[in-house]
Amino acid sequence: MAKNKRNIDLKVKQDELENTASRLFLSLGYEGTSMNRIARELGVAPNTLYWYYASKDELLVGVLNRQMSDTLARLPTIAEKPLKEKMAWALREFEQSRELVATVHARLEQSDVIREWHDQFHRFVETAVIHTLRADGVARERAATLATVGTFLVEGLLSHPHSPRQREAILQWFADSALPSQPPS
Amino acid sequence: MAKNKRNIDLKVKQDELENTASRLFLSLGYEGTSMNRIARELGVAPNTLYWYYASKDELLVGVLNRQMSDTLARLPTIAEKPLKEKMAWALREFEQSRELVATVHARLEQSDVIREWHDQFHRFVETAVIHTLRADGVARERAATLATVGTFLVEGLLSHPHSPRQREAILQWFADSALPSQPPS
DNA sequence: TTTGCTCTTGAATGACATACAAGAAACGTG
DNA sequence: CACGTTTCTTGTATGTCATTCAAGAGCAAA
Repeated sequence: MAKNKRNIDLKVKQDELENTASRLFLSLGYEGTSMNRIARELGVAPNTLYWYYASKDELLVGVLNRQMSDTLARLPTIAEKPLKEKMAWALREFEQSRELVATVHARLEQSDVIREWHDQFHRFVETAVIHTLRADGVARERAATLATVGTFLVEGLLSHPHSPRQREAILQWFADSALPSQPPS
Repeated sequence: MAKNKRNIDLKVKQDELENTASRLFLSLGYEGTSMNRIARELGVAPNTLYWYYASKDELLVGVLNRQMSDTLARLPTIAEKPLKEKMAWALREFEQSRELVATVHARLEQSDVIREWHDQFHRFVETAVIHTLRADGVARERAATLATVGTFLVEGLLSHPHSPRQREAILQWFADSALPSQPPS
């Protein structure tokens, strides 16, 4: 009863799988989405997924990478904006994935694949943020510290409910403390 | 085959359950610890646990409350220390529970009991930190923002591996930015 | 002794991630 | 075109998990 073969190639099929998985992960959460459910949605047998991904965690990594590259594509949009707006943008960017962020952190200790992805992700973000800060004239050591702090603030805001006023206050305070000589945005 | 009755009362038994659960949660993680395993360790049938707790999440809440009250008992120790040391203390205090912190965040959306505990926890911490800051002469609005930021930094440090130098740098930077007029500790 | 409460249990249930081996379709080579 | 190999898909099974249910055992009060 196997159907399509070489006419659709691997990448295209993975795209399809990851799109569906992504949609379900975002709406039902990672734990709330069973492999069975994803397969049903796709009209395939549950174990078919295991031909493409060794585990549910690997599928999650695929979904995360897809979202990362989407976000990266939108990055140039805010390249020239001030720090505060960059952080607000990142926050908006990851807001839909809020639940997945928590899932990644929770699975760090249980899944090597997830931990590797997470570490790589942080190295990447940290490097990028440090570059930005240094371009604004921040010293190397200080830039590294600020990059970590900025990341923690974004993650904190992502995982805790808060009002727009709180968000605004936190970002403003951070921007002021990080770049005291910067003109207001 | 039922054994002990009125001679040991509810609280004592719950103490025993939570002690064992706590030890296992901390060493194997929440997901890594099955109800079966906890029961085996206690020498009881798995479903016995459900007489004391409606669900695994409620057992986790019991464990969290226990740890919280332990921590609260140690709180006076650092009441008079400067901000930076208070944060370092909190960090040390929660370090063993690192994995549980991540678990709580991941289960927020799936478990009402956990969400309620989490919200209450944050309200409590926030209130306490704001009080401390206000005693140091920080204005109300600013104190609220700083309390949230401080919390996010502690949570960030808890859930991400880092060197002692990084920790020191982050805490120092935060303390300096939060209380610019404070004498060095 | 009977009734009822508190606690414990054995045995199930249904969901889940995943493993295994067999089969169908397409391909590459003769 | 024939045929073995590779790529994909499936039915079926496994073991683990949280949780449920109904039946008790021990104890206390009536």
